[in-house]
Amino acid sequence: MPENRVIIIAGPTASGKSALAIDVAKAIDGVVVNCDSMQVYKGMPIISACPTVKERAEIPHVLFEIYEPSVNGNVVDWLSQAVAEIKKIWQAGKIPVVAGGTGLYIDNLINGTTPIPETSEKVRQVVANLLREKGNTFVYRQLAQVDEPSAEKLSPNDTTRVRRAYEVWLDTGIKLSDWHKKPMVKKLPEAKFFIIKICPFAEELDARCYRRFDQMMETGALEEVQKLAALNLSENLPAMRALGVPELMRYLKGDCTLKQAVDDAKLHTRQYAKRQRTWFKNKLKADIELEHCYSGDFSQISDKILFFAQDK
RNA sequence: GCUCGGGUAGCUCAGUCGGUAGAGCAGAGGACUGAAAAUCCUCGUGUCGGCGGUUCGAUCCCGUCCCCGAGCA
Repeated sequence: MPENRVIIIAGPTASGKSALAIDVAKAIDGVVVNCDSMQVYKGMPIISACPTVKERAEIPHVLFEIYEPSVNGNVVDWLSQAVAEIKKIWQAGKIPVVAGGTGLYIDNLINGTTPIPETSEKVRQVVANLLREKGNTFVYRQLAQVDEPSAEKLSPNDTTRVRRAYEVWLDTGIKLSDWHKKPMVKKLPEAKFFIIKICPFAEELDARCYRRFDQMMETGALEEVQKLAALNLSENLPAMRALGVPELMRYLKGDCTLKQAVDDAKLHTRQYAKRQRTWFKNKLKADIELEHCYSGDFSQISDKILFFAQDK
């Protein structure tokens, strides 16, 4: 078995990635590697739609539930762990099956990252305070003075990116826009990727999103969110912003009815799926594109996958 | 039955001292290089409840009718 193969399974939420990943892994002696920015957190397997314990017992799964929900995960940390896992899987003579809906993570795995050093906690605090006390427009103007090209590309309202760009300037003394001119560094230059993309139509996917959220509720999503709420974590933490968490927390606090919370969560899931569809449609070229959600029909793609896995 | 509110975009509502109207949400599309299930950008003609009247001109004023809500009987 060639030791440089990576299979990637990408697609919007609820499109059947996890099930497909398991079927692929079974067929080629693979290990499922999580590529979802929420399934990395502990304590929320239901609401984040992690593979079940039973599924994980059947086939090896890695990088699921690896962080405490109090932690701020990020692409770079995920990437370094993913790279380490992939190398281990190769060494064991198996093939990694990277499955998940976080486009940015997949993009960084395939195309590499710009080698910007990690910004210091101090600088991040400074910018956070600035944002809080003086507002986003102020920080945007500061950014425009030191890194015009970045500012030009961004909306002053895009606080996430304005903050990042300003942090990088403060910390490294080099403009983010200049960093981006440097070549990307691939963490797995030897890897050969085989990309399977699920791109279902909105109507089909929406129905699955709604049904899946109902199933989450039936299998204990509310209790899970209640436990998360008891941790009293900042609502700005990624885990606390996972789809369904803020909505159900509002209900638990008595701010809305359960139906309202569920309807909101379903709506937000659907909107998220739309953003994913846009990303995958426009940014990810695939070897196989499935037009419908995956529901167990592995035979139609098994030949290509087996060929990729065994090809020298 | 009477009185008072209200009937404006798919929803919640602004507004027009009379010159045919605009926000939020929803919806559609898009962006995305260290929070990405995040964050952001673009897109708004609808018999302004029906019918009459006044007026050069009414969604706005007047009359009437129909609906919804509150109160009084």
